[in-house]
Amino acid sequence: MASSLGRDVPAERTAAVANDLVEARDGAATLRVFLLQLDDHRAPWAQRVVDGVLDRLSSAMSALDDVSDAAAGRRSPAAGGSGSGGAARPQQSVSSSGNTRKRSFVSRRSQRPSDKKITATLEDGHVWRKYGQKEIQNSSYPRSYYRCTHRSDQGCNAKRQVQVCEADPSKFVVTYYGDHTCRDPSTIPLVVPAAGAAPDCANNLINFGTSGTNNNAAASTTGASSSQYLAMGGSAADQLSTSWCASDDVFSSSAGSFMQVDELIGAVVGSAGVTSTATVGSSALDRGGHGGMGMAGGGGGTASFPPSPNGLGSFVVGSYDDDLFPMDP
DNA sequence: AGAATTTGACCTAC
DNA sequence: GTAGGTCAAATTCT
Repeated sequence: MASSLGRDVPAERTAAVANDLVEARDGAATLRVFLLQLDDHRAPWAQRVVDGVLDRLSSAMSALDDVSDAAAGRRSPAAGGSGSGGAARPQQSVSSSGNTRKRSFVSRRSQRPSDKKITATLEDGHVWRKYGQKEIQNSSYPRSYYRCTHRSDQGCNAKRQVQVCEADPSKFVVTYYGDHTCRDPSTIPLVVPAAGAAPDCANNLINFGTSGTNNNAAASTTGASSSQYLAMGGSAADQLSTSWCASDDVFSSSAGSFMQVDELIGAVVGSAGVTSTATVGSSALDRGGHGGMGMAGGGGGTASFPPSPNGLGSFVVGSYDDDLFPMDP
């Protein structure tokens, strides 16, 4: 039902825009919190700019609300952070025929997505391994199946499905299943405690990735539980993807909604006296437009992380010291 | 050589 | 019966 392409598209776009707005707003809010802690004479000005951004975003959202109210009616059921509650029971069925392949199937469709979002980039700070691709009914694009690279060595059960957005083929619809239980030193937000930095500030960090190549916003739900993390792509607008993890939520979005925030970031960066950037734990970019939708490195442009030492609770900075900066100037 | 992707087959939920 | 999700051998890439 409702496969009417022509009419659903606007609704999807609306949802996508709404999604972007929410992300932008939350990002600005996060940024504001950060600014409040900045000890810089330009901070008040920056805060005012952020307030303005928030203002506009709010009004845009309420305006959009009317539209979406009329147009759609349902939202993705996932949203409510359903804890990790009763994961689908692993109803295992051994292939009775069992001569060649023996498999243990985990229940499939009953699994509830833990998060779903539309994003312009597949980068999310985690390393994924693709394990399947499937043509989907009523969809012009195949769906790719990824699982966390650390499934084998750490038993991480996080998965995600990626599909090109019907409404906007330049974006992807990414659906996440399960939580990351892995600890990857390269995907954990880099914290470089400033000499004598207040512990407070250690929970807030900002990392400006270089343009266009990698935006590694670590969103490890285990590693960055309550800290606020903000990672910004560099200058290339196309590739700029912004992700932040505040508490339990991870957002990411494309450049479009962030231009003002981006300018603001520039101001903040300036005030912090930062010029160089560093991104650790790279991931390959999408390899070939649509068909491939590759990411997670691999055959093409590999980005594999070494098996993380067990119990690595802190962050390895090593030689990246020069390229990182403490939050608090 | 090792690691990641591709792809057809297998299996289950609906 | 069909569509969707997963497995694993084959292939590709560094």
